[in-house]
Amino acid sequence: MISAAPLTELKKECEILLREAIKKISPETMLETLVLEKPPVWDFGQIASSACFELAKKLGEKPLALAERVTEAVDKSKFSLVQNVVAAGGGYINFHVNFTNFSALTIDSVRRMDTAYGLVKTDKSLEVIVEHTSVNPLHPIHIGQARNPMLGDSIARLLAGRGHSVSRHYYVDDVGRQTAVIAYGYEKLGKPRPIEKPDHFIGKIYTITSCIVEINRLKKELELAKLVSAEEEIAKINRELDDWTAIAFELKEKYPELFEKLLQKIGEDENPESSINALNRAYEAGDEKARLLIREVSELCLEGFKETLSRIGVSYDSWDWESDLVWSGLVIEVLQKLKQTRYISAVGGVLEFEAGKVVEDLGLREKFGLRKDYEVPSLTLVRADGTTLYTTRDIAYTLWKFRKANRCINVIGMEQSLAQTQLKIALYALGYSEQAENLTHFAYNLVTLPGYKMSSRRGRYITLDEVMNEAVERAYQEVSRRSPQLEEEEKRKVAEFVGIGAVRYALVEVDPLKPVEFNWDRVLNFEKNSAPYIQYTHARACSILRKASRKPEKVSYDLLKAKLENEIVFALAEFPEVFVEAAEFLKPNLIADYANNLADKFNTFYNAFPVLKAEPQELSDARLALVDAVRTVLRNALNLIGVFAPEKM
RNA sequence: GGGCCCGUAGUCUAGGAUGGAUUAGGACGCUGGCCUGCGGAGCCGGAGAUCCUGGGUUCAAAUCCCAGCGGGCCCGCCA
Repeated sequence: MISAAPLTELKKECEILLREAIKKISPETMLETLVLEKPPVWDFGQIASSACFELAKKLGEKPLALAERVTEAVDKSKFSLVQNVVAAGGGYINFHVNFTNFSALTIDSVRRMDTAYGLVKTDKSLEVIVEHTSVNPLHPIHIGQARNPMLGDSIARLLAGRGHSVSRHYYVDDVGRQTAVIAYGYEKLGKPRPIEKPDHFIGKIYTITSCIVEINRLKKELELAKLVSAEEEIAKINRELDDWTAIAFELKEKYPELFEKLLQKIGEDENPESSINALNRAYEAGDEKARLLIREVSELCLEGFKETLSRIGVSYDSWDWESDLVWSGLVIEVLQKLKQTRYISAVGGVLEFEAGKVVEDLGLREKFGLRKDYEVPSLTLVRADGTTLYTTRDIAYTLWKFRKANRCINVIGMEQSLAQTQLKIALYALGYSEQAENLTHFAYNLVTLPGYKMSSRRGRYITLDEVMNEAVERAYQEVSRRSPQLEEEEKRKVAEFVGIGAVRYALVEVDPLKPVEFNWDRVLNFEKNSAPYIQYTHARACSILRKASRKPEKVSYDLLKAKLENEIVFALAEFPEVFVEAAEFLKPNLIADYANNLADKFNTFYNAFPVLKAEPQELSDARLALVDAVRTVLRNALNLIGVFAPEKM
């Protein structure tokens, strides 16, 4: 017999036993839901029910006395996966597992189902779009943004494993002032071919250009302010100017040639600010020259992203260009529809969406968990010059996505919570309440650097590439030290998946809502509670199986008597339930945590018991089967968080 | 001013939706052991915690509610 979820099988048996026993004692009592949990201590049993606490209230009896009567009423002839039932504590009913049967069920299930084990299928398969990463094509992906692809990709893997039809989308944000800035600088340089990784090259041009333009703009503003404004205003501009001047010095030091050239070329422009704005307008209008230029720059940067992302094992099914939404008329269409609602106000060409009013009219306060007096701020949809804003286009994009999917998950930092809420409110205002309900903003907290804030505009960031390179380099040193016998090429290969695995694990392991302060120790961890530790454990298990050079044929599961062996079996049986929870609640960190725990248990086992040399062979074979099952589950778990499970390292 | 998120040993972190048998689980660091077994990226042990504070709900609160404190983020014709 095999089962896709052995633990669920066990719980079912416990539930039937319990319900029948309760019925015997008190035929009238109906318990709708029966929660079965895991006792805090292994020796109490493996499954527990607190039903008697509730029941005791109804029957006016002491919980423990009731629990004792219930356990006596249990029909022991129906035991299959259960060994024993006892009343304990203040009134708990504890089930002890029959491990001869449960080990057989669990280990056989894992080994027979292999790559499918744990990935319990949903009965409501949906078309799901997971949009993640979507870093603007202006500069390399930095470590502050790197949490996004790790989480997004893991979520996509979880949902696909759950049986949903998942599509991974990257939203290319090529519309807006920032893209115009980089394109402007790129053109001023004469559209140079990058002599390095293209996104790094683009990043430099972007930072320098935006710095020069900013200083230029502030200087003009200062002139003006001196004529008309108060001293306070002038001081403020001066402070900003000082700030940018400092950055200019930094950049000039770091990239003297590029800086000089841009300074000179931009200096020839009477009014860079207005050139940039003109470029932005032209692009939105679909002007041929603007299109060619901005697409070229963006593609160049994306080329770099793709290299980075494929190195960490992240790929996409669709690259959605924001500009396409504008040019196809979809954005205008949505704007028209919004204008027909009662929630738009127009002041001198500027269009505002009155989200607060929608909340009141449609009674959405509770749905969004808003406090009683809090008024959701209005959202500007269209600038005075007629160009649209980011969230406006995102509304159109969301509706576009819902043509292809019935659930959309946006992996976006929590600093955009308000915008995402406004977007959702807009969907309600347009009558797309179903879509609004099926739209999830998967928010995660920021990664900060100790001491200062990362700023891509200011060019202050640590890139994901740097982090990966450093991790792989460190991994290489570790490999050389620990496995000197390996060939050079082999060492490089191992260093790559160990280093990358470490980075992925480190970023997916922590609860996404918690803020993370970046430090190298976090991602360069090769010891316990890290991907390398789990990878090592997997390789160790593989090594035993390799050395055995036989399949476990004469298996006697009743010989797996040690508590540790039972604990491992139980942990294997839990995997499907952990997976379901992780997939339903979008918590990839549960998988990371689970894999680490299983690895811990396995290493303890490894140290305590021989496998190959165990006697008799029935025991050896049973342990071999256990090792094989652990190997399988570790691999399946690692796959879900995008970490490679090596057979050797 | 208003809103959102976070606050657990020196450091990092689990648990929190569904309050219970908890004595708050783990890692790093510190510290004492284990190289004759199948990979030491390992194993076993020790010390180390006002679960931010104060109220409330409850027979029972790290968990739920309220107020406050600390850190971060947002409230833009930026994205």
